[in-house]
Amino acid sequence: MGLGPETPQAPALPHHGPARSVTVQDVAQAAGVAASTVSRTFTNPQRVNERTREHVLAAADRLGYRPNTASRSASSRGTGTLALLVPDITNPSFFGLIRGAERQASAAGFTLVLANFEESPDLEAQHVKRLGAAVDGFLLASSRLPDAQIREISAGHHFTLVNREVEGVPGVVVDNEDGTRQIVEHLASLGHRSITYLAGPRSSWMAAHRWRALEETARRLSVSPTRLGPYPPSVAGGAAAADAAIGQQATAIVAFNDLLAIGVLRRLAERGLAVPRDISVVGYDDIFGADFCSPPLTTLAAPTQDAGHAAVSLLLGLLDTRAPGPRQIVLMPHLRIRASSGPAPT
Amino acid sequence: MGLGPETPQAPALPHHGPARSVTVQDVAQAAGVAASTVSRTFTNPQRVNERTREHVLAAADRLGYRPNTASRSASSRGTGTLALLVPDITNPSFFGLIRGAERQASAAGFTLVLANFEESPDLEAQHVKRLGAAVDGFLLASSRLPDAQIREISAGHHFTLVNREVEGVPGVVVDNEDGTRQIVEHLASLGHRSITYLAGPRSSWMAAHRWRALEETARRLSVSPTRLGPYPPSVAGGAAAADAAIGQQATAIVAFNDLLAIGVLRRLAERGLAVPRDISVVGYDDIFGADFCSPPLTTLAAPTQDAGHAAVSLLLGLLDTRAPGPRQIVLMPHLRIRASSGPAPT
DNA sequence: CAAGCGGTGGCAACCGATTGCCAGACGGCC
DNA sequence: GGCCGTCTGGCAATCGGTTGCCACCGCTTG
Repeated sequence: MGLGPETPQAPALPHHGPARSVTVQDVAQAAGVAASTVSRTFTNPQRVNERTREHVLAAADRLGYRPNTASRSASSRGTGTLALLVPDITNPSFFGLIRGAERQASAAGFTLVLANFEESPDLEAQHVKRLGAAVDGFLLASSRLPDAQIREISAGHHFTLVNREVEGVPGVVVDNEDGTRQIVEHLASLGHRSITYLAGPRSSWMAAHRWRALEETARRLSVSPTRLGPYPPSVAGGAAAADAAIGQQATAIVAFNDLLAIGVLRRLAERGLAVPRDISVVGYDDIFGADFCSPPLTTLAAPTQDAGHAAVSLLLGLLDTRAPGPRQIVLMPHLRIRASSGPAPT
Repeated sequence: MGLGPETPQAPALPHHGPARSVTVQDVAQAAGVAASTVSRTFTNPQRVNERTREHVLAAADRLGYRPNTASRSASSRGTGTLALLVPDITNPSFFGLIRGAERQASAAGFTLVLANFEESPDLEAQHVKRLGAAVDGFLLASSRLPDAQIREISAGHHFTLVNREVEGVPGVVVDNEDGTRQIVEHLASLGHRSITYLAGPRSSWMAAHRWRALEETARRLSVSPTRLGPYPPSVAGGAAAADAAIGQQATAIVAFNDLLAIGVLRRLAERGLAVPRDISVVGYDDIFGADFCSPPLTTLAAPTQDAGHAAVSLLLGLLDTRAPGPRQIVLMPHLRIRASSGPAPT
């Protein structure tokens, strides 16, 4: 990363040093007041005299005091914060989910924070561990964790899954089987006799599901399915995927998601193939950009905003009482037909 | 929001509700042992007899006990967490920043969380307040807060600004003056004698800066600048903006950002205007999608990933010592010329 | 039979804050 | 001067768990 010389080095700082951290007590002593006064200075400033407050703040600053959240939420109840973990925050397919979750969280008086685990199960687990103390509950979207580990986490934290089903854990999913059926029927009715599927990450539960559903529906409609991949679910991953599909003389491509599909479109254009005349392309998610790439992409749209909404509701329900309401919610997708899919070449 | 009937209602829950959760005490009582035994059952299983342990686990299970992570880590110091606040998480122009910040945070052993304030100063302030307790420091990107409030916050928290300059507060900015100069020179050299600027949000510091720089450079090069707006910095906002620009018989449009520019491109196409033959369009940020919209967008690209990297480094420096290293970092942008800008119509 | 010993589980003191309640100070008013 | 109300800050309880220390138990050993 070509950084200019003016960029400071990351200080190699062990933030769990043995040095005992500064507590309200320390500040109180330094300022010559009681611990409760220090506490109030931060949480309820108008409750303490301005002169005292300034004095306390000065002492706190001098000592480098910072309140310890964990203990804070020990005495008050909860932090009023929920965390939404996503594999890739820059993947527009999560935007709807994020927005829906945010709205609902905010409506209930909670703050939603997001964390990114870059498709890495390890990072995902680490985030849960790190944030566990700071938030009241988790939303895990497209988790890359194995079932066993999810159950394990479920013992220690409140959380809800999105795009993933695990027995006994509340979650919201989109009906991929049905959506895939819509895609395959669409292509079949356009005369395509074979479909090339470009697979997503191996650890993705959804990726596996989509392929299984596609294979099944295709066979039922006498269309022959082929699977290529896995490919990284990104625009960049599309180039190699497109080349592989061309090598197979594919007439219809179904990409694991829209990012990959857009990457494929670009590569096909580079290689001089016309879409949809020579080849049809369909994606999943209906992301930002799917309607203004060229040609606009046929893709499976899911009510992701509703999913976010529902997932937060579920989570809040968990937090509130132990009444086990409806635990698994299934939402229905629908195919948005645009210009990237057309009749099979003759 | 058309939610299916299977979606649970948001529990109207005051998250300080009376719903006391199950504690070790409860479990202990149910199992007929002491609280400490319950605690040990979970944290140090081999320390308790197997029969007792099973007994306790059964009781815990029956009551639905889940250990409270917050109090558990009451003794841990610092949260090892940084928060990055952005006005709109779905705006791809922040992706580079997010990625850069994440990398650097992770390299230093910190977890980065993101929060969205939807262009709202109130929400931004509220987030700072709510999260203030849960994180070790803040990165404020494109803050919508007035200078005074930023200074105020700076007294209570460690933080770094991005895309914003406030005296005495560390920050990372892109040189908008220089970037704008590049845009204007580009258009001027293509023969454009007037430039229509589509303004961004009024509360945006950057929006104001960009306009000022554009106005200044334009006059210097004898190009006449016009300003329209403000418009919401989104694709949807582009339609009205485009219509207004057409009304002005503009030949060159500079949009506050790429989202707006893409919206403008779409509207121009709808209205039958050819880009760049009839009209040129330039944006800012070089976001995801700017290279595959049609036509591909000429836009000002900034080293946003470096910005994220630098901002986190700055923040970590703040956390570590009070040694005031370099506090303000300026990064240089460069114009990425694509197909949306061309010679002025004759 | 007494001393020794490992294995269990309880008591109570924390962890680092928050908060209800109360007492002293201060000023205004009759 | 006495009474009263408002501010302000301290005491101590509390949040939910963890953990050091000790008592007790049943058994082996000398």
